[in-house]
Formats: sequence, C-alpha cells, structure tokens
Amino acid sequence: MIKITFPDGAIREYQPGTTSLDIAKSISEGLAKKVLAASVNGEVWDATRPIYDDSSLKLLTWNEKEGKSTFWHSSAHLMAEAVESLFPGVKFWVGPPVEHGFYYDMDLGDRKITEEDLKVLEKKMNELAKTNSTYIRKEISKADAIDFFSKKGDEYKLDLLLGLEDGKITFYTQGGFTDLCRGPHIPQTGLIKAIKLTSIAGAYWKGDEKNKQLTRIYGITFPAQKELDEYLQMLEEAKKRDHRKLGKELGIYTMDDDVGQGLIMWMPNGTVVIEELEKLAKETENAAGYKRVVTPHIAKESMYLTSGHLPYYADSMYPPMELDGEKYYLKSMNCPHHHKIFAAEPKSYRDLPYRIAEYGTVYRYEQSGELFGLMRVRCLHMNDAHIYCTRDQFASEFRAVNEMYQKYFKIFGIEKYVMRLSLHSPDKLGKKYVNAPELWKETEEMVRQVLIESDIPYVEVQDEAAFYGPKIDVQIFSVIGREFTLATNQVDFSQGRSFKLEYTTADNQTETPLIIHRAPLGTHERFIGFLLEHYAGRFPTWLAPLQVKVLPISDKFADYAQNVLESLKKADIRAEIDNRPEKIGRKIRDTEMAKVPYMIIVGEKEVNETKVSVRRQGRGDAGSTSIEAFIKEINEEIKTRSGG
RNA sequence: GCCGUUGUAGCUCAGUGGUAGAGCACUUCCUUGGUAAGGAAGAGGUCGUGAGUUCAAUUCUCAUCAACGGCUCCA
Repeated sequence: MIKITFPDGAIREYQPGTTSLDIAKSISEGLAKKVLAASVNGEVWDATRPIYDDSSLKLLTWNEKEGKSTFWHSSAHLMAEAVESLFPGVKFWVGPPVEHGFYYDMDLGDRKITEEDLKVLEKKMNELAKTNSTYIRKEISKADAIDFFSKKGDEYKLDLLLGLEDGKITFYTQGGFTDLCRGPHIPQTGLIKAIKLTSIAGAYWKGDEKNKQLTRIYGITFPAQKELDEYLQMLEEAKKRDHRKLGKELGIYTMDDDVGQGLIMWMPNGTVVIEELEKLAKETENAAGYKRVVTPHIAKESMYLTSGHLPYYADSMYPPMELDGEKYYLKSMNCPHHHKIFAAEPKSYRDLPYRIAEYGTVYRYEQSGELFGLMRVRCLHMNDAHIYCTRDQFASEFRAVNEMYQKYFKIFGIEKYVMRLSLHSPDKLGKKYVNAPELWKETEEMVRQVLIESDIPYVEVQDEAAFYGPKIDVQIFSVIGREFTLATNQVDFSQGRSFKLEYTTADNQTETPLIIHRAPLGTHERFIGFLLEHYAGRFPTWLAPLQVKVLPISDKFADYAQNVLESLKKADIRAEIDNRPEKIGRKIRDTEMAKVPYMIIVGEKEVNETKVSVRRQGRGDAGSTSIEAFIKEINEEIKTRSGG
C-alpha cells in the first residue's frame, strides 16, 4: 500500500498504481466528475496517471489555476484534432494555454483560414468533445518520436524534438490525434462543454520576425455553457470601458488621418485633465526639491551621438531633417537636453542632488502595427525629470522617487500593478546595453537593495533594462489585458560619462554624477488612457472636465439657475447650465451619461428656499443645501483630490 | 514592419452592378415638465482615397491610407 497525503494533512492508504481520479472517486463521485488534473508531490500530473509511491496529492479542478490551464491545454489539442480533420496535412508548432484560453500555432501551407472556418472548427470540436475520448499518455523513445513526425512531414515538431532528451519524451493521443506533448491533460474530451474560437492571427515561428509566419488560432473553452456566456458578457463590459471608446464619448482626444498615425490631439475636455495632472505634478515636484526647465523639441545629430541614443535607437526616432548641412532630430527623450542644462554651469557637491523636471514632448517613430489608442503613440508628453547625485546620495534619492510613486498611486487608487526590476542581459553587453559589466552589477544591486529596504514587492526580469542602466518599471494592464509600463524609475551610470558631466567634490576632485531618470506619471497619453479605464470614464471631481451641471426644472427658473452658475464659476468650479426646453428627467439622463460628477437641480422649491438640490452621478439624489455649503464641500473634495 | 479583419451620416449599424437607409445625436416648433429618454417636423453622406473593368461602380479587381485583433518591437 502507498500513503497519500492530502492538503489538509490527512493520510490515506491506497493500492500502488492507483490514479488521482480513482482517489477522487473514493471520496465522492461528484468530485471525481470535476477533477481535471492533480498536483502530485508538487508536480501537475494527469488525473489518470498511476501513482506508485507515497505522495502528497492535491486534486485540481476548474477552481484551481493549474486546473484551468490543463483544461485549456487539452482544448488546444482538441482544436488541433479538429483542424487536422478539416485541413489534412497541416503542420503544428506549439499550442499552450494562456491567461484566457489557449492558442495553437500551425502551418497551413498555401491555405488560408477565415472567420467562417472558425465556426466550422467550433462545430467539429463540439462533435469531437461529445465522443468523450480519453487523453492517453505514452512514453516514447526519441527515435520513435522522430520516426513518427518524419512520416508526418512535420518539420516543426522535429525541430522541437531536437531539444528534448531521450527517455523524457511523451505523446498524448485523444481520438485520432496524436501530439508530442509533455502534458498533463484532462481525463476526457467530454469535460469540454463550451467552445469559442476567438481570433486568427499571424505569429512568427519561435517569435522571431526573421522566421516564417505561422497561423495562430486563439480560443477559449469552459466546463459549462453558462461560464462561456459570462465570459463573453465580461468582454462586452470591458469594451465599454476601453479608453478608446470612452475617450471619444467624453471628448477627451481625437486623431486624424491628415495629422498622422499615433498623433493625439487633445480636445478641451482632455486638456482639462492634462492641466490638472500637471498641477499635481508641479506641486509634488516642487515640494520634493525639483526645479522646472523647458527645452526644445529638436536637437542636432551630434548630441544623440554623444548620448549614445543613436546607435541604439535610430530606428525608433523620426528621420532627421537637414538644415544648413546639419542633421536635426526630433527628440525621442529629454535626457540629453537636461544633461546640457546640468553642464551649463559648473557644479560642486553642494549643488547635488540636482533635480530638474519638465513635462517634455518627445516623438518616437513606433512601428505602425504597435500603435494603440492613447497607450502607444508617436508624440508623447513625459512627466520627466532627471536627478544628478553622488553615489552616497543615490539610495535615498532613488527611494524618494519610489515613495513619490506610492503617493501618486494612493491619490488615484491604483492598486493593481506590478513593480518590475528590469535587469540587463550579460550576453548583450555592447549591443543592447552599454558595455560596463561592473557598473551593471553594482547599480543593479543598489536598486535591488532600495526595493528590499523599502519593503516594496517586485519581480525581477532579465533583459528589460535601458541601455544605460537598470530600472524599475510599474506595469499595468489595459481593460483588454494588454500590459504597459505606466511609470519608470531608471538608473543611468553611462550618460554622465558620455556627456562629461562632473562636479567638484569636497576634497576638490572631479566626479561624474549618477543620474536617475524618472517618470512616475509616465506620459499624459498613457496615464490618461489608463485613468479612463481605471475610472470607467467617471473621473473624480478634481479631474473631471466638467464638475457641475446646473439643471433648471423649467425656464421659469433660468435666472436663479444662472445665479447659481455664476457663484460656482466665481469659486473656480467647472460648471455649465442646461437650458434646453427638456424635462428634468431627460436633462438628468444626459448628464448622467456624460459622467459629470455633480448635478444641481433648481425649481420652485429651491427658489423659494434659496437652496440647491444636489445629485451625485451614479448615486442619485443627495438632498438639498445652500449654494455656499455646496461650494464649500465640493471645493474641499477638489482640494484634497479625494474620490474616484 | 509582418499575418488577418474592417472602412457607408457625429455615433452604432443595415443595404445594393442602375448615383443610399434605420435608431440615437443635431436643428426648429409645440410641450413648462421634480431626479435616467415628452411630441412633431427638418437638416445631414460624391459609401476612406486613387486607378482599372463596365453603357453604368458605394457594390467587382488592383493599389494606397487608416482603424481593429495578434506577432515582432517598446529608451
């Protein structure tokens, strides 16, 4: 007998060779029907795989992350089976589960797959699922595996096999489909009850754009139709808060073919948001000892040769314009200009840390396929600043920047983000990264220590650093699940030397300062895109383009309403009046839809009592009060930047 | 940049080888109404752009631009 230890610590004995599924059945039939896989000694196994030794066991169902991914992985195989039956001769690459569903990459030769085909494939998958075939695991020798795929003529699987060790190769078969796969898989196809193939895309083989592009089909499946319906419903909801949709509805920004791709024009409402953000940044930076600067949008080639940007980033800069025999580039970063400001006057250690900030406009020639609403654009306004400091000052300066992030995030109620410590990749020194191995090591450790000391949770990622040093990126996700860097805090040990920046030390030596590049609010474009989705378009009052709408019940009360409006404007509150000859219900509806935080309703009652009735967007009637009291209250809310 | 999809009124979308339609929004008039849509009338588009096929193109073909879904990229 073997001993099986359950998550709650209970130990039970079973015959050797029993499966997780058998064990589940011994507990309850209901549970057995839900088991998708099992974690055996911490390793995810097929629920149908026999266990021969004493083990710890956790049964995995749809409620567990690993259960879902196993389910989707098996769904990818089911899809491949359907594809193979419809498109004989198709060659497969890989088909993993992803965060929401799965995909499979394949080479269809000259054939093209269409949206119509997806429907046919879904139908076929449903048929195959109903046959309730079991997923059968088989260990196979490398030679036999190579033989199998040679006969099939699948060079992609053969390529995969090259990297695998003999003796550790497994095949999985369900129905008429056999695939090279390490598994695990769910017990039978019948568990897959709801199927939706979501999109067709191209994907480079092995993710390299020099390679052939394969066809990728994305899909998602569920153990019940209800869950698929809920998922589709959720997608609809997400679409409603897509910043591109809200940005248009709320008059935040626009783009135009005649202006160019990725070039945002901020409309009056968007400009209010920008100005409020800048006000916040200026207050915050002023309090933190930053000075403000303003620099031009272009610079000569020589500066970007000095900075080292050109060799690394020429492709993503707009091509230069030639003037008087000189090449001028649109700036794609503000740092070189700021370095020139640092260098304009001699510095001593007494001047450090020297902090200069600018909402700098930069232009980046992003690949056309990359552009995405406000999140990825070609002209951006950075909440930029550079801190020049000594090595001793570095940790406290870097920590102060991180604290500034936290302060901002608290104001905006930003909770869902990932702090990413982005490190270099040693094999790319001299190519993607400045060739200074010692400095990389040293500064990466400095940054890591600051994070650890500040007790900030973070993840470390290789090969994501800037060319001039390691950085901390704050990663956020758009409503449709795309990941973006919202804010960044970077170390630069390179440009100080390139620009020959120096300061005089206390013992009259010259030193090169360390530089911190930071942008806690990222860019206006990305930050406002993020905020639109974060608030679902309902900006807190301090950011709202229009803060109060005055709604007279009828035009008999227009004069009184006008007086209310004047009082609000005098108090610097962004307010408008709705004088249309519409019923109050209609005016309220339109204002609710425009997501204006406050409505003031005035009619006979208010005129008689010299009061105003207040309604909060999304929350309904808030009672009546004097106009003075209302102004005091809303001003307090605006001043403290609360809400949201 | 690559693969795929799409492009008709301000918005959402229907439609046709014989020079276009709906709902909402908009304008005007009537209604003076108390917390999420009052009624009527009207105006608005050379069907993304350019070329080709055709007696005739918004519809078919090609090119081009842009948007969208991915891939690659992202200082």
